[in-house]
Amino acid sequence: MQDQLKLDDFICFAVYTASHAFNRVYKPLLDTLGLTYPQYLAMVALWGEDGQTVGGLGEKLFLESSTLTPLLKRLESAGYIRRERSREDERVVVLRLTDEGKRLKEKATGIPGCIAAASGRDAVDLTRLQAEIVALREALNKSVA
Amino acid sequence: MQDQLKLDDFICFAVYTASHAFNRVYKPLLDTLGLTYPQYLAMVALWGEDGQTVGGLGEKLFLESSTLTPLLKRLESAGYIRRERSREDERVVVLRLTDEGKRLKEKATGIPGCIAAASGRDAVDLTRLQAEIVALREALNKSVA
DNA sequence: CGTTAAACAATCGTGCGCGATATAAATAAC
DNA sequence: GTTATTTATATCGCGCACGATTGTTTAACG
Repeated sequence: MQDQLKLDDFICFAVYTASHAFNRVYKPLLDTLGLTYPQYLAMVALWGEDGQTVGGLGEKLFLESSTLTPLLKRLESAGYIRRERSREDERVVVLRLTDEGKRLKEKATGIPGCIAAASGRDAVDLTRLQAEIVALREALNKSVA
Repeated sequence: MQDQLKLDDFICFAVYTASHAFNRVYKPLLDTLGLTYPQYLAMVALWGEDGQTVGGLGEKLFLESSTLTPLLKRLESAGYIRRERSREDERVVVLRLTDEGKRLKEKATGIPGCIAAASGRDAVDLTRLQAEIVALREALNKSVA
């Protein structure tokens, strides 16, 4: 197995660099909304279901509270969400879209199409590849659990 | 096309979360070497070719000097590399493995196997998927160029 | 030559991302 | 009913990652 340490053969490196590549495609699009990529993901999750908790959002995004809390504070000070402590359970913080946060969804409708176009593949092919990468993620997550 | 904003259908989200998942698998392995994942990538590149420049390494890793310079300084203060300004061209910094840095390669030989095992796929399948993700990365990089 | 342009690395500021720890509330144990 | 444990979020420190800027060196060119 000679010198097996070739960076270009590492699937982790492919994923790592592809992730950065996505970020670079997204950046100019998201700049017009005043969002970073992780902030955009949080907004997408909230557009899908308003009133989620910090913990619930973290489970969806695979992020810790130490990452989300400051990110959500920035979204709050940008005026897109409110962070309200739940009355029933004072430990829980509920995230609610402001009117401006809801309006932002309309401005973001074109983005997925731009990304799909930049990927240079048809929708069917993207869906298949997406499912394969999710399966890879699940296998990796299972191995550390 | 109803409500097309579903996080789980975003290939970028799959890649983003898979990248984090890899990091979580790598962490305990790399902790024994005293390396972070990006530092490990830099060392792999240098194990493959010693004496690279900062700019050359950045091209391979798709990283800017603003990311690499502090990372390389940490590798230097860990005793794994030396950073030497080239005599022929004083603008260039050449990276050279120390003896300890070369020795680290042996301690890292088992890692790729561990990662492959954690991915839950055979080598052929991983190679195919890896190539697909690289193709995706190239398409994305081309679209921003 | 000398002036201008380009190349290269470093620095600075902002925003993740995580582990470890803290704090406070809710629940369980006794 | 007091104590212990668990749960939910927040704080802190470290290390990326990038864009913008700076400073130095080299190359280009009239």
